[in-house]
Amino acid sequence: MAESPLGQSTRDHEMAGSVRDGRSALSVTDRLREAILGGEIATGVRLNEVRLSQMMEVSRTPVRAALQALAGEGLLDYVPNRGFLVRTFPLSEIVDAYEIRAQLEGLATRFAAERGLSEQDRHIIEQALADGDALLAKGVFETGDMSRYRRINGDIHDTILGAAKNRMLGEMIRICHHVPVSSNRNIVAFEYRYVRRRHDDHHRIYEAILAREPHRAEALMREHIAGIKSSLVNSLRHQAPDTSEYRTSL
Amino acid sequence: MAESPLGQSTRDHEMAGSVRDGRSALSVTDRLREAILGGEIATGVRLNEVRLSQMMEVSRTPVRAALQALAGEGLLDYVPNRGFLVRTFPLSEIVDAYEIRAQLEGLATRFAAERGLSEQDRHIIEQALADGDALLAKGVFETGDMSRYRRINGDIHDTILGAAKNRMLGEMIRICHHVPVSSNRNIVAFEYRYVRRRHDDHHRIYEAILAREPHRAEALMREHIAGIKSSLVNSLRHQAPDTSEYRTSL
DNA sequence: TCAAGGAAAAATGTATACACTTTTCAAAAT
DNA sequence: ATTTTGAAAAGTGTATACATTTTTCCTTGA
Repeated sequence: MAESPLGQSTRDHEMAGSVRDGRSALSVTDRLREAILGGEIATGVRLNEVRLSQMMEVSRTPVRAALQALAGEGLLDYVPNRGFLVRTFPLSEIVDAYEIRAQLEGLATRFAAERGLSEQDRHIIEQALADGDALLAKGVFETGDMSRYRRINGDIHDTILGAAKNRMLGEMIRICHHVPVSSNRNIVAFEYRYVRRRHDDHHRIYEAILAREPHRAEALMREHIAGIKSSLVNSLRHQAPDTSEYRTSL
Repeated sequence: MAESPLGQSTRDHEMAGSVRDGRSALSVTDRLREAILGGEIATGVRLNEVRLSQMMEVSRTPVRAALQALAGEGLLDYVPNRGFLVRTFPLSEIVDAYEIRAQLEGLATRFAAERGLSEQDRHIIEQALADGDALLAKGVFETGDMSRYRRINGDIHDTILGAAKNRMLGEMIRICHHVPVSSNRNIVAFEYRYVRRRHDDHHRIYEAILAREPHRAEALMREHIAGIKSSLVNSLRHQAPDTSEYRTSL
């Protein structure tokens, strides 16, 4: 599924004006976003436009455009005459982000149940559910299964979101996913028994949507995400009682 | 897609080109935002960078920065190599925006009830409630009362939102308010009996927050906004059954 | 008459120069 | 030794030139 960050349709392009080494096929904005979300650039860091433009091998102009765009997506902060910083999220905001997601994705699910699923939507979700069933049938989680399930999970959520047919809602949910730990990139509690429960949630949600029960579908999705939040809070309680802010390594 | 010239007529004196005393100089971004939100620039219109820079009497560089930023706020769409358009909101999205607001402001109210109000917060809200009571005591709405109440309403909502202590939530709610009709700028149904009911909602919400009843406070706020949505839908049904998109007139 | 083609005009994308602000850091003053 | 200070360095803000793409519109051909 294509990325459509905040207010803009397909952000930029970059169609190699010259022979570029293969790595830079992505736009400056996309590369920067990846670097931030991937943790290559630590939170709180002040971004130097000159250095960035040298790294990316473009002038400052497209770099500034990218910074503006990413600030709009909520990934960066801007301070006049001092430039852009990678936004830091206090732990409280990370936890709250799950509440926001719960409300928003709950609403999206309600809309999907009201508006109905297309043939193709149903196909994608059923395939994902079946894949998940197969993955879980083994009874354990092996290497690579985690990323496999992440994709299954993404397909289901994205399809429901698409069926909600509301662009603004989609953009807001995407913003939630860009909050460091809130993103399913960094889901910690991917143990078998948790995944099993989540996957069962997906089945129930799908059934509620198919049955055209908006209220029930909404409640199930909210509960689904509340469960994820709960796992996170638990794992935070046991693992890292130290820092009050998310830190990226490197 | 007609390509109408933007600010065609009345843009006579916006800070005549001479010496700008540092204070009155709103940023290019702010001026553009005002123009869009105020309906001076119609939705769907493609923005011409050169023309804008001439209007604002700056070069294209700060204009582009402003466009990037506003796209980030969701007010503009961006199409590579074609520039920025004022985003259009289908009627369905306008109505949905109220649902989103209901969820989000409901959540903010819950947070406020959980986290509590500061002395100053309470003062502001109590003042606003008293002002509203006084305004309504007259039994009718006169000229100017509408904008007066709009301010009262804004104070209450803003204070609750502030007490929620969550930046992302605030940003998302702000985006909702930037959806054309969804904004309280353009609230249609400002008749006396509706305002009376809304104001009573405010009292109840405040009491629930003070009583530290998060769930009830949340429900009340959701219902409050659902009521506003309902008024809007009603007034739309009676007034303008024609267009599928909001048009700025004012 | 209308569609297709293509060159000119206009608009956006990028690079770069320079102005202005912030930051750094070493010398001077206490 | 510590603080102050101020000039150099570094960084951001803006203007502008040029490159590339899109749009316009007039010509040409069926």
